[in-house]
Amino acid sequence: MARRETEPPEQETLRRWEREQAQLKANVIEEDTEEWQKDSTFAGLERVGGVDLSYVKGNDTVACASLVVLSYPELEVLYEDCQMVTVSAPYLAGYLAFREVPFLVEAAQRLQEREPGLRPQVLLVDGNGVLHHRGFGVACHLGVLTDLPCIGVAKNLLQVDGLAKDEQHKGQIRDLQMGGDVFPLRGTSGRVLGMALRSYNKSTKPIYVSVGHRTCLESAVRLVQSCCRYRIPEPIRQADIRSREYIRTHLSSPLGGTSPGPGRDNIFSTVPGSS
DNA sequence: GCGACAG
DNA sequence: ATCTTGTCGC
Repeated sequence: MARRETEPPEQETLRRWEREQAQLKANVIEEDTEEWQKDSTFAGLERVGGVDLSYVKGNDTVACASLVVLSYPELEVLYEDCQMVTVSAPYLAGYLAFREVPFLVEAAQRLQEREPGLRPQVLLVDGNGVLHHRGFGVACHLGVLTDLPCIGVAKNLLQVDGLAKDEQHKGQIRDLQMGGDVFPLRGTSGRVLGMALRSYNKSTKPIYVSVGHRTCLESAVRLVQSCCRYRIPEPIRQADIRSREYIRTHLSSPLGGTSPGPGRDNIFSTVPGSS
């Protein structure tokens, strides 16, 4: 029988992961490196990517990794890749990248082989960038490994460096009047680790944007906001929707069990039309 | 014992 | 992450 639970990591594994994070962290660039980032309208930006993993209920190891590429500024899906994967690392706050990044790197490699012309100019990642225990979240990790500009977008605040969901924080959230309003997340260290963003008018709960790689916080926030039709920026939202739908249609056994039927365990498609 | 815990 | 349907509003 296949393992349905990931093994708890040994202390030695954690130390190794921390060393790896520290090593890769030296390569992070927290500044704009692309021309389009410097333009107030992002002229020259045509493709924005989004990545996400959805998990099969009741099974800690089977998931669907998805990478989508959307046109900008239209936000139409140009490319979609869904791949069933078996994760080996457990979820641990602070070490999310070791659970998800390997499959996202593979997805990026498949894109490069199949449709190099659709390579995204920036990638929105589900999770944090430098807003992290050791300043190296999943968005930084993926950014360094792919050398793509990456932005971290978290749905919940990771409470590091003194940041907390205290009354002060709640008050700042209440003060966000409309879509586009933000407030900085300044840690005890004095450093601004990210921005809380009211992503659109109808949502009261903000999203947390932080630098992943090859971008500054200001342009990262500006780009994320320009990608929001709903609370979650469209590239990540599409990756999420498609990975969940992929699981639903591929493992729809009545009792929630995993029944790998005879079918493709991967799809990728390119949407014709806009070029 | 209590709180924290990106996905 | 996932557990989960209908319901209120535009």
